[in-house]
Amino acid sequence: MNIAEAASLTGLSIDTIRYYERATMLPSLPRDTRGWRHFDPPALDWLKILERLRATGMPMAEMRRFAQLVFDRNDDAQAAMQERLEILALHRKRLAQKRAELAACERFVDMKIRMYSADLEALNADP
Amino acid sequence: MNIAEAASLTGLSIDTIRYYERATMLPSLPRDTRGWRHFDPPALDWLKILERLRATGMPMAEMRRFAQLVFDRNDDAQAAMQERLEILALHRKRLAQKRAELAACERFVDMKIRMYSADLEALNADP
DNA sequence: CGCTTGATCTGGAGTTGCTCCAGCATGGCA
DNA sequence: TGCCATGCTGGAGCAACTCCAGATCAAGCG
Repeated sequence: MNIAEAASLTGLSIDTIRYYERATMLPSLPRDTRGWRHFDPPALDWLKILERLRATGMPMAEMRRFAQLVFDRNDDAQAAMQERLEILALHRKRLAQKRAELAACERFVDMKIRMYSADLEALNADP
Repeated sequence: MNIAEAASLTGLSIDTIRYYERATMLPSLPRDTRGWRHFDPPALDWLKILERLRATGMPMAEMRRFAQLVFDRNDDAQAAMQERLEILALHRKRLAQKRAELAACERFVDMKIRMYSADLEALNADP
């Protein structure tokens, strides 16, 4: 699978995928004779995971560290697993916080929309 | 009220507030004899609104336009109100989308945490 | 009264996380 | 054989901050 297909299947842009590779956030991608990257299903799955994490605000440094823990040979497997868990637990906290922010903002926007709609109707009635 | 207090009460940083003023996203802020900005309660409320909108992903260009519609004298009041409503409606759509993304990511992270926890226990049991 | 301290000011450089672009290589098709 | 689509790289550009140097100024201290 080429990069265009990988991009369209993951929701990441071609440039973002290349950028993530440079930033060592991807497993090593084999190249064909032309130098084109080849994406296999596991690589695609990893891209989907990254897309999800970045869309919900995980900083790149954390994603990079997470990738390291997943793909590099870590001499202390237990510590590596522990750290992966910590990163995800931290992100879960972020998600809960974001959800609260989102809910508050949704209420606020809905209220404003009702207010503005009323104002607009008043303007219409008495221009 | 000075800028430090405004920052701590709104959750924005001092630099961000100054940046927003330069970017014409704030009502005109009066200065004292030293040139220090003075924040009154309405200005503070506006900052809180901006904080909410940016925290939930409204782009700056949109926030700027929204500020224009709120603070500038618009010769067609009805059209201005209409556009404010459009901006908020667009943002509400974004919020719904973000909420869905967030929920999906939360499920994913929870699943991964359960998986990793099991893996870690296995490592502990049989090191 | 002079001096230091602390908060703010401005203009500009640096950072993150992309996004776009120029210039080049390659393989498939007419 | 020439053309076109697709990919590659290195580097510039952009959004939205964030940080910094150097200056100003009121206030408090001795």
